[in-house]
Amino acid sequence: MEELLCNLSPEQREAVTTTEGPVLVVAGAGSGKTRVLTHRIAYLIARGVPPSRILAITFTNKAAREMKERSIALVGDAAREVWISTFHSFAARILRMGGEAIGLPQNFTILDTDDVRSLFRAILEELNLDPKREDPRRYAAEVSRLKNEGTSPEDYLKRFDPTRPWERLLAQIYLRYEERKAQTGSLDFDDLLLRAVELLEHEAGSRLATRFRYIHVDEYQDTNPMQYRLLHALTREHANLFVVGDADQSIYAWRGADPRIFLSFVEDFPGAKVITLERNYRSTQKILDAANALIRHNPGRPPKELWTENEGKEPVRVLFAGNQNEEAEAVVKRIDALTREGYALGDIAVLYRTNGQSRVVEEALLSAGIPYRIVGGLRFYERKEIKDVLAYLRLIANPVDDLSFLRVVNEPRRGIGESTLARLRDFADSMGSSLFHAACRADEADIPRSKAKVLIGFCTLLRELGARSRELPLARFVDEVLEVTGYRAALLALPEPERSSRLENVQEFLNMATSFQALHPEADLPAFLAEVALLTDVDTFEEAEDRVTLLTLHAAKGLEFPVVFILGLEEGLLPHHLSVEEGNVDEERRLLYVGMTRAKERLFLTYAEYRSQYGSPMRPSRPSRFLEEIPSELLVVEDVRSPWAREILRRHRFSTAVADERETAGVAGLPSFGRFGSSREERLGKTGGKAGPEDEPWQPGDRLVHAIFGEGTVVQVRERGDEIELVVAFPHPLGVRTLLPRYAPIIRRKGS
DNA sequence: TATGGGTGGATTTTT
DNA sequence: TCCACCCATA
Repeated sequence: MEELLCNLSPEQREAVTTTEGPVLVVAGAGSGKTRVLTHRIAYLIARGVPPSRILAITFTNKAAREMKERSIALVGDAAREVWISTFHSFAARILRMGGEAIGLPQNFTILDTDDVRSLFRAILEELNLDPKREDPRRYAAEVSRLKNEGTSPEDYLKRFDPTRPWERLLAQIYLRYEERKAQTGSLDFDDLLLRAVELLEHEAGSRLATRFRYIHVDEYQDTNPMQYRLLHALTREHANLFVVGDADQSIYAWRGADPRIFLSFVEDFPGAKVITLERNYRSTQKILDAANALIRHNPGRPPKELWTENEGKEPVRVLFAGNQNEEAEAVVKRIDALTREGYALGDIAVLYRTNGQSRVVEEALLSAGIPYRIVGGLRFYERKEIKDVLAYLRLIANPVDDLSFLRVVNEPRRGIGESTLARLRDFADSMGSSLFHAACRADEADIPRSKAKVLIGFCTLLRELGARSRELPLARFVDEVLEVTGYRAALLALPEPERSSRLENVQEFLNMATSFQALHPEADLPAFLAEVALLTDVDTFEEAEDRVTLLTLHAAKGLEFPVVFILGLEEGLLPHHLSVEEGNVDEERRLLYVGMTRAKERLFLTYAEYRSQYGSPMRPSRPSRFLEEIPSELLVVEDVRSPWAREILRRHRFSTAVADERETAGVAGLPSFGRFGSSREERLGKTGGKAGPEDEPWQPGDRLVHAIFGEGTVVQVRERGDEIELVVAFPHPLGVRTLLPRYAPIIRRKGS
């Protein structure tokens, strides 16, 4: 026991040993909260608490896995019996155990975001609405909001305002959506929580509901109201609720996390003990100073200052690039230098606000031959081939899952097209059965004989597979599905780039099945499917590989890296303009704070003077307000702009103070960029090829330099309305581009 | 019913 | 720039 506690700080120790009653640990970034959680679990077990009565909720499956491993390392195999999972996995698990009590099938399908979208789409079509004009996602979001605030379709039907057509429609759609899910035995993410609460309330006092005597929640600041209700349902008979969180790291308000839940813990759970951890064991003081300075700008937060004894040598650096390509190149150059200093590629992370920003970085890394891996973007299970395989498995486990049926009935091609499916749909409706069962009796339907034969064949095939699923080990079974359905053969027939990549992904899926089985030997197909449905990309991320990691700021939560680059510190990007419009700048600030506090030794922030979103047009941007909020003496600015970019900048009359005075450093120079794009008129008036002493009309043959493309020759001058367009030839591989001299970042070459 | 090309459209963050 | 979806065509 002493051994367990001896390398904890006094505050950590107190958190670990306060086992009874509600406890709130306000844990700053890097203050060892995972350590506290694992030690507490170990401590409880050492004190004789049965592991199966301990529950720990984490934010990601990966965090759960890590916590489990670390607990096992501390107390041995007993920790295997502890329940450690995310809210959603926990909910799925208890629903599979006891869902019958509230009328759920044991083999329910879990719908992911994509499934939900297509379901809403289908409903809109049924109601003869154009899914193009009525964005299905909007309804999905709205319905999700209603569900999270606990409004059932029936509630809403009573409550909505019938004079508002939109609400009327929403009520109708919501109802239908719930019906369709009930019919197809499926649950969406919200349902998992909702139904779990229902189950626990229904079964109040039962073994399930009273099973957990010690409950832990990590990242409590990102808890949403339904998760909160779930916690209440679990703590009816005791208040041993131990939560860890940091209001400064709350970055999921947009997804329904309610910051008040965190802030009012002490009132919600009377007698709660509050322990604050401010000592940081991760970053250098230089990094913490910058992060502290930034977050101090958030109003209404309880003051908290991270500190460490690790002073650190390297300052936080700001790389100031001409455009996003230069930004990416500067990052790659740094990475190269860092590896020569002895850093491994796996030590380095590149963080950004939006997934789209990864592309330029990828290209730069690729051409420098530096291996990388992307977390997020297209998640593993969102890939087509994985979804296909999953749909087969889901349909086998749950034949009434029409969505999965539709996905695979003609994948690979079986000649079942739109019109056959419409007839099948009618037939199913007339019998009130699922598509699958209708397909099994397709010969009785108004369907051409040849098609009916195919459908019945498909049905027989899946039934046989259903029987096999109970005989074969999981991975072998998945393999058989691929074989028997002809899916693998179809992949093999694909043209080359797709062929190998898809086969690789399918192979990876098989590996996942194998390792899942090794971990849970008793698990059946539904258990595996539940696991996979709740897996995210971060969960499959392994540090072991020596590659640079690319990920969004959101995905970086809970991770740490010796070296961190954060890209695009520009107004409109970080803070993102949509958040600014909604008045959520504080959350963006927290997002950056989270990113900065991931860094252990080195932190780079980058800013590009011009950025193009989706190819066209290059737009100037202002440095993020966040850069100005960090005192200049805490930052060293380095100008990494190309000579072109600098020259253009000078022409555009923007200060080059930063460039010339980088020895004295500081962001002091940056605010002078404030007028950059500050008003449209100003930009139009003062920038572009029209202004300047050589304000003569453009002519073919003129030479110019473009901030991104470099030197080019004007081949044609066109007028379009009152706008002048230049057709400019750039060297291979850029080719001919059309530019608007009024906006394009170009300058004319002398002597043209 | 399958395929290809063209078009229009959209791009924050994700359990 | 890329992607999803639509439509015309085989």
